[in-house]
Amino acid sequence: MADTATSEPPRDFIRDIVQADVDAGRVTGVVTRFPPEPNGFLHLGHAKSICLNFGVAREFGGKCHLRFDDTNPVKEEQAFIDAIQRDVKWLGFDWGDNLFHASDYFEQLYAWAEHLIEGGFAYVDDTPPEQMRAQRGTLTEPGQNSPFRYRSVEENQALFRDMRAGKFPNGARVLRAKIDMASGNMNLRDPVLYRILHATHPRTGDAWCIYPTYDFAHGQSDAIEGITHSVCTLEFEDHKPLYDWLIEHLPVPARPRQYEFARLNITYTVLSKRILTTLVRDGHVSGWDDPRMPTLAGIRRRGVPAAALREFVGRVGVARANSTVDVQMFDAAVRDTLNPSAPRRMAVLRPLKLIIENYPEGQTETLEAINHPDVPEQGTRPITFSRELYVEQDDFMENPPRKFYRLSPGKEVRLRYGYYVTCRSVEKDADGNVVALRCTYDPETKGGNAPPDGRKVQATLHWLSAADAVPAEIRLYSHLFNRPDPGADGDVMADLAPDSLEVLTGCFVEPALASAAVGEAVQFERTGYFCADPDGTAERPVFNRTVGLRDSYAKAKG
RNA sequence: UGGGGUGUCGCCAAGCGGUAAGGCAACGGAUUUUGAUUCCGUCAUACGGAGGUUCGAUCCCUCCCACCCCAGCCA
Repeated sequence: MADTATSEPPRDFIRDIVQADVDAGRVTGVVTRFPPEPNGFLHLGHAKSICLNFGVAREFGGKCHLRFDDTNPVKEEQAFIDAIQRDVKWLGFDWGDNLFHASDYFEQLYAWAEHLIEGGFAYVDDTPPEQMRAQRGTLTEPGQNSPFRYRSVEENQALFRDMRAGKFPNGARVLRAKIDMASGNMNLRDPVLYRILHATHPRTGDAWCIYPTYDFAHGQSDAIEGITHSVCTLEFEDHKPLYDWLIEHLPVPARPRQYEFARLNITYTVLSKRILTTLVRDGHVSGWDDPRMPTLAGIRRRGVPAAALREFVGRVGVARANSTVDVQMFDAAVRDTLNPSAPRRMAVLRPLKLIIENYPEGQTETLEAINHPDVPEQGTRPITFSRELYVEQDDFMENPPRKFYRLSPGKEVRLRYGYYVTCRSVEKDADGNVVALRCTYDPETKGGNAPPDGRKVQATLHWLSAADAVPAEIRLYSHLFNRPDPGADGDVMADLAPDSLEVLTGCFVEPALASAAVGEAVQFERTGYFCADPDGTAERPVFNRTVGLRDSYAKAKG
């Protein structure tokens, strides 16, 4: 069987684990979760996690919760909560009624903190942050016990309640788990469970001034929701002993298990929320949805369909080895999903006037263009042919090299769906720039068909009737960073590509494109996949280049 | 000189003791009114290294090397 990667169900070690648990009856139903922190927009890395978590749930007939890990109000915003939901839906996943927030559990979490205190497993520490860091030891030296580690249960209870009551300023005290200051695992050196944060939470408002840390919220939230497989990225592996310790020391309703996979890295791309936030904040891009951004919002605006993202994620796979995927793999997935369905149209990005000397002035005729070469059901559309046309500047060379198949003085080419034309002479301006091509056409080649004498032509060009073409702006995007490993030398911003956005203003497109729906993919023949941008209007549409076509000529040329 | 991970083709990634899937890229060639698509074909005697166990090891053992993560009251 020559099954493709897309037709066979994805297989990876996570799915193997889930399958084994199901087969062994260890779980009765599969429940996963996607737990974003609402402090930024979702990006390609999140797409991998979303596809994994929702994908596993779907494949095993289980469910996947969308849970906001909103434990740090100083960084989180409602706007991000909204954007994240929009993006997950767009990617094609549905959490149904299973929308949760760690903040939904604040009261329960608080009660469990008291439970730990009662059992002598947690204590309130007055040590200032800097000193606590010094006491934590180093990677090779054990830490020191805090002098507050031996407080009585009663004192801890009173202090913790006072913390909740808002009697202390930020940073004055924290609640810590009493584990082992000498552990080789730094996360077990009496980790902080609660800190004082006098901040307004997007959901709980000012109800709280103490907030649980990630470690104290995540595993318990998983337990509360009955998550069976808590899948996260590799950097949380060190946290698993703490995750398990808390689960074991608390009367939680379930026993979730954590599994880790390697996060996604892509060449010429940065997938760090911190850096993406900086790009937006400092105006290096137009916003979170700038088409150059690796955010789902940016990618969507650029014209990439959700299906392409899913395809890409599926091709990348899931494993535990750190890796960096070639960005070309992403482009390939986009082309592969767009090619079978995107309607073909013609657009001239950098126009060059072409005048057909033997075509009657004022005459015009309607030709038929095929909408998709492989999908006849997409039908045809009428296009207007006339004496004055526009062709692409790149399609003409006055002194062409050997392998240049396109137009040059004396050369004949086919105008797609039109006629064969031969370049007879060139018009130049005072500076010697070619401003127009004077050609003749062969009436016997209508529709682009070969003439009776069987003459062959080396190239077929796209074109537009000058009088009918609609002016448009076309935006070409390239990698935001100019090296495959941005930041490898220390300063990521120094690797920002200065020319990642190229705005073409003198472009022309087919009249039909003036009403193209925003975001809907079309292929501009011979140049790439594009989609209308919301910035455009019917009079002056704006198009984004989603991805170019593969170009073996450009490659051979170097 | 701590703890936890990972090392299979240029980039991802299968493989779970029986003699190296697949995708991307690359390179040939066919078809082509997109130098696109499609289509054929080529592309790891080899699995970080060295030993060992075994009839047989990428898969088991030992040692070594390289790289990644951890010293936030971030997640």
